[in-house]
Amino acid sequence: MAAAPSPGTARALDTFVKLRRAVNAIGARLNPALLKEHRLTETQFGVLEALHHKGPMAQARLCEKLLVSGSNLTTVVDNLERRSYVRRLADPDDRRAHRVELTPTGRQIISRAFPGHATRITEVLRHLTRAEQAELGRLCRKLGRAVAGTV
Amino acid sequence: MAAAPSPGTARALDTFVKLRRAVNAIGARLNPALLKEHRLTETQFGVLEALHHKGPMAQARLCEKLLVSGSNLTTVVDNLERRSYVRRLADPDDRRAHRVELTPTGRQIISRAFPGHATRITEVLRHLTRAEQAELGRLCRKLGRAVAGTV
DNA sequence: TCCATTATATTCGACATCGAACTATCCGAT
DNA sequence: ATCGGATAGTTCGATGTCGAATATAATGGA
Repeated sequence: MAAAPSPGTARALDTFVKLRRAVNAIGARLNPALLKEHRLTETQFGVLEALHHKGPMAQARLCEKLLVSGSNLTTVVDNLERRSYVRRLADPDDRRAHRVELTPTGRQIISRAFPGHATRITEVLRHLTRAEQAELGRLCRKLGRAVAGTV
Repeated sequence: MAAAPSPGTARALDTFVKLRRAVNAIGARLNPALLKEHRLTETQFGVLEALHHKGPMAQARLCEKLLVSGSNLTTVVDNLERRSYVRRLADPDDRRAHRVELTPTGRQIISRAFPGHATRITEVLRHLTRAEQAELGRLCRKLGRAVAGTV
């Protein structure tokens, strides 16, 4: 027989399961719409959105923002570049780096996709009150920072 | 010019970003350990864990529990079966269905992998107090149910 | 200057993931 | 009894995702 988990462990597991399921459920709501309406995956959207709001940046910067691996980002940027939504430019200050920037087409795509996405997120979060949203945000921020800080 | 987002939208977006980042950060902590120590992905672990705690079940049941698509589950069970961690058995009551069950090897694997995983989750969640964990769980549960309920 | 280390990006192989199309089966209504 | 719709799984193609290995370039110290 395995030892009975401590109360602290049971509580942590329970919390984690609920956190996971909530995010999965929201993703299951958001992502199909993004795919159907704009043929964009979640990560593709994330890249375009980051470039749209922060301007051109090196792939390593995008990796940090989106919390994905470098090899993954290479693939995603490849696919976006194939559709001419983004361009890779040599970085004059660092010959290792490629700066990624939106093309006019890419700018158009993200400008059209963003409002609907934001609306859907708002609809989902409307199930919580303002205060609840604020508290959820605070707890997630605290958790995220603690985890990232311990790496 | 795009219209300025309403305060409600800005709040929802902010909350959602924090939620996403927290889950990603935790996954980045948990999954590499699972992969290195037991050569298991998150979903493989989820399947083994579900079978371990609930006993054999049809793939459709696993899909519901793990919130993944049927085609995805077919792939994951294929990979687990190839390593002889699980078996597919014909369901005598429904000839369409396959019941999935752990092999002795699979039972051994999940028995060994579970404690470490639980410990890591506990360590992560320790950054929140009991009351905060309870509140986070409550909010996620509320959110998850609301979203799933609207499908 | 030269070298070890670090950082940026790519390639490769394995696996996850989805939706669409498909087969087989079940089940309820006629 | 049967027929139409729902359900269980699989297959396929596209994409995401990671880690390991690789190539190149920057950087700091001997």
